[in-house]
Amino acid sequence: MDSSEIAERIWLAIAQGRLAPGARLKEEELAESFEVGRARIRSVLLQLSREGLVDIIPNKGAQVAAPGVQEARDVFYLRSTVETRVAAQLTGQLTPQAADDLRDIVRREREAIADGHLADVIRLSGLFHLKLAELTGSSVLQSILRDLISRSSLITAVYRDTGYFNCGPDEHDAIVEALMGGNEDEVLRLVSEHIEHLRADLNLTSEQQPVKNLRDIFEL
Amino acid sequence: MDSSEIAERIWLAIAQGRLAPGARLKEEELAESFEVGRARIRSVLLQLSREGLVDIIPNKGAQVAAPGVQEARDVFYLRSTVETRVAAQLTGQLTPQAADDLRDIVRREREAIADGHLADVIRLSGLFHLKLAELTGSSVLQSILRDLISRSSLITAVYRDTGYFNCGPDEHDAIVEALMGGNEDEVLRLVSEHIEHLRADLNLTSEQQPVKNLRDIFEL
DNA sequence: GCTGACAAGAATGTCGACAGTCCTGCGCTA
DNA sequence: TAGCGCAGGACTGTCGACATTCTTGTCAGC
Repeated sequence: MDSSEIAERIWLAIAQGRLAPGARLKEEELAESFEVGRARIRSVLLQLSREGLVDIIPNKGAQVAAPGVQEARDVFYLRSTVETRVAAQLTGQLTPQAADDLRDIVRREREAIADGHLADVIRLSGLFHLKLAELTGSSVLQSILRDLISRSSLITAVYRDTGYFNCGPDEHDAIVEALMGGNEDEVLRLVSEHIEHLRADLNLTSEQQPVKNLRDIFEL
Repeated sequence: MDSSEIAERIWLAIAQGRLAPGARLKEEELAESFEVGRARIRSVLLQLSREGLVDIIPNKGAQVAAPGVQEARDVFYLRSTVETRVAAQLTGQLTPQAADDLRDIVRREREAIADGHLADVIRLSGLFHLKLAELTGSSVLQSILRDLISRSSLITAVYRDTGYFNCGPDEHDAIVEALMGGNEDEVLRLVSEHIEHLRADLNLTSEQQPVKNLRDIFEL
């Protein structure tokens, strides 16, 4: 099995709540589950820790990260500043091809919502934002935003209040059209409001601290 | 040799310009130089890539990152937003112990400047900012800022225009005192100006694209 | 009953070797 | 001579095994 697929499945397990924050991720157990060596698991865990999804404690192992409410607020604050920076650089700079790519992501988002594929919704929403960062060509913005969006996915999975994600695709579409339109003030306003809506959909009033253990979670 | 020491020495080599951007970092060569197995080098390189100091290209290896001028600007823009967030959270919240720790770092900065230890100056300056993030207790802010500061170190090493770092310690001291004073507006102003000064000391007018190769760089 | 040291177990950290992949350069062909 | 294909080499990716470290449970001593 490919490394990226392993990372994907672990991410999925976290996003769907099958792996709760605090759950221990033992290398050997994961290696058995996916029928690969520990080395590959190791690199996957390092990658996930880079994205803030798992915490690695030296000589103690990895566990699913448990973001607190203050961290959740920080993440969305930072996303707002980073993504306005991204949007500012892209305003009026989008090629028709790039715009179509973005619209395609939004279309798939709508499908995922219609089909009730929650994990896909979270992932595609993240992909949209990540694609914007990619289009700037700035590896810094890409790297930082990938980190922030991964954390957002985990936070969304943990603190999600309701099941609706209706504002996502519409606002994404609006952002694409505004970028094409070239009015920077409007773009920045839409982006800020969109991030704010994402944050507002979460229940950040009380800490979530569940702990599950790991076994038979990966149906293989 | 300890993993962190290896990372430290590679960082030092980059910061001092002995390893120029674009230089290839072959695992086996590094493993021989430091007299350790490749596995340890591998994890060190992953860590450095997490901090944006090296780029890892699958099946091709690692090389020292080569930040462009636009990326340099992005880094300082992001630092400004992240660090004002940090400062806002800390205003009036610093314990006397924490303040003393910060002042101690500034003192060591002044020593390093007096002794002409350029790498120490860069590192201690970064440490000051990182310590502030640590004091917030937010792992997100810490993680993002560590990334940004590592990149800043590399950028400073590459784009440094003059040799003077005089504004650093004085402004750091001023920030500590303002944090203790509790006037948030003043704190935010000082932090913004400080980051702006850091950026202004760089020559971000033309790209730097030197390439050196790696051998006999680590005197062992 | 409580504290401390010690030993057993478990999990991570590290190593050496092999497998897989990409690039390079040579040689063949038109 | 220019272009294509192939083989060789170099390097990364992966694996299994061993070393190290941390935790946990037990037991003697007070």
